[in-house]
Order: sequence, then C-alpha cells, then structure tokens
Amino acid sequence: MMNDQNRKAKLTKNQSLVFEAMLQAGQPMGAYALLDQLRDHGFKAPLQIYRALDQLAELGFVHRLESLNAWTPCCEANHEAPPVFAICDDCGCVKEHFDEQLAQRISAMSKQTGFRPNHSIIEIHGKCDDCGSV
Amino acid sequence: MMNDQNRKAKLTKNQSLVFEAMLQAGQPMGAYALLDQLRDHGFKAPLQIYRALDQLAELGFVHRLESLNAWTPCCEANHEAPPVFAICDDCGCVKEHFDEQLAQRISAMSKQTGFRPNHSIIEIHGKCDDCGSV
DNA sequence: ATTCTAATGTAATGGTATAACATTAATATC
DNA sequence: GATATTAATGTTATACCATTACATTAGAAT
Repeated sequence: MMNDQNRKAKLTKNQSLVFEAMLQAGQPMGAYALLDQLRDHGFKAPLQIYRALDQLAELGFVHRLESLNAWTPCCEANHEAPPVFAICDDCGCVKEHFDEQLAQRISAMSKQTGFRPNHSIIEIHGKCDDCGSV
Repeated sequence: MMNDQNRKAKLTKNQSLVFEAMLQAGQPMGAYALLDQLRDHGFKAPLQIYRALDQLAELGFVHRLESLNAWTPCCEANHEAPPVFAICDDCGCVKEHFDEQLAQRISAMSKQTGFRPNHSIIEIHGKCDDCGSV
C-alpha cells in the first residue's frame, strides 16, 4: 500500500494546487472560492477546478459535501466505511467520522429491501462543541 | 394530533398545487421541473416554487434530496427519526426508510464529540431491487 | 519515434437558488 | 366592522453552481 506522501506526489500540478489550497483553507470550500484562490496560479475557468476536484475525489483525497455544495479534504488517505460529516451551521467547521455500526445498519437496511448500495451520503447539521453552548 | 387530511386542508393554494404535482409525478422533482408543470396554473417564477417547497418542508410534507437537487413527498405525515433515502441511480426511484438504530448511532456519535445534531441528511445511492440484478 | 491516453485550456451555456421590492390575502385585536 | 399585523404571493433581476463542446498539450506505453 502506498503511503500518503507517495500518493500526493503522484498528483498532477492542478490537482496539487487545488488540494493544497483546500488544506490551507481549513474549512470546506466551493469550487468558485477555490478558483478565486488560484487565479494567481493561472487558473481561469471553473472547469479547471471541477476537473481537479473530481479527480481528487476519485483518488480519495477529498469529499464532496452535498448539502453545502462544497468540498473538504479527506481526514485519512484510505477508508472503506462511508464517512459521516458533522457540519456546524454556526462556525462552518466540519468533522469527518467513521462508524462501523452505522455502516452495518445501512447494509442491513439495504439487504432487507434488495437495494444494492454504492455510495452513501451522511451529513449531520447542527452545532459543534464550541458553538453549541450558546 | 391533526390527521393528514386536515393538515393538507390547511395548505395554501400554491403549496397545494406544488404538493399535488409532486405526488402525481411519483418521483423526485427539481424546482424548475415543477415550475414547468405548473405554468398552466399561473406560476411564472422559480421563487414561487421555492417558497412553496420551503413551507412544505417546514410542515413535513416533503423532503429535499441534497444529492439530487430535488424534492420528494414525505412517506408519512409525521416522523421524528431522520429519514434514510435509498436512491436508485438507474431508474431514479427513491424509497424513504426509518431506522431507529441508525438514529441512535448518530446520537451516540454526536454525544461523544459534543456535537448537537439538528438535521440529518442520509442518502444512499445504488441500485434498487428491480435494477440491481442487471 | 510513434501511438495512445490522460490532463489541460478556453469559451459558451445550462441548471439551481436567492435578494430585493411591491402587492395582496389572512389573521388578530380593538 | 375598521385597523393593525403578519403571512403569503407576484415579479424582476441577479447570484451561484456545474457541464458541454472543442482545441491543445503533456505523459506513458510500445
């Protein structure tokens, strides 16, 4: 199994630029926000961002947050279980979790109904620990 | 507790029109598809649809499917547990499920991290029983 | 070197959602 | 019933998100 450094080294220029911009941001970013960040590096069109994002998602470096129309770096290089995102509607922070039992429940539900799951989207909105006490 | 008929009777004209169009469709619909369906009834602008949808969602008549940018009628009038949507990427059908254990897992994860959940989005993409055998 | 495939550049367009402001309908209170 | 208040609606314009289509360049394979 390749380690993270090697995996990162294999990224193309555009993919690297987009991924690094996302890491620096420290919070989910939309494609157009990324485009604005990267204009200095020669990016000019949304499609350049979207292509890099699609490839990064394919490689497991990033996830798309459907309920935010935004993207966030993956917390680890490789995982099988579907990620669970806790999204704070106050401060915008996002934490990625994994829960084996939860994954099992989805499998169980699917089996019961004959559904064959392929990709799971689990996004929990609420308030994070820092914002929740207000 | 008010029954479904009474709840429906309280809907405004626009809300009723949008909801009935959704029921008739039998599958998730986007706001602009609804607008096209309802032009004959005097609808002219997206905002008329979006307002009705927001109100219907607030009242629990419909759910938004974040990963489809679409909307679907709620399978029952009232429920507390977060809905789990099984979305067939082949035929487009959507089934709404409830799973108490799954809801509990989300609560448990949240407690561990101090997160206070407010609204859960769970959408499973794959193939339904009819399409899966291919 | 040549071929093939993946990645990139660029312009145009399509699809989704909301802001801002004016108006009308429904409800509550006196 | 007249008035005040709030909720719903109508309309225009605009913002935001994503993809199609086509041309070009870079990398990998043989």
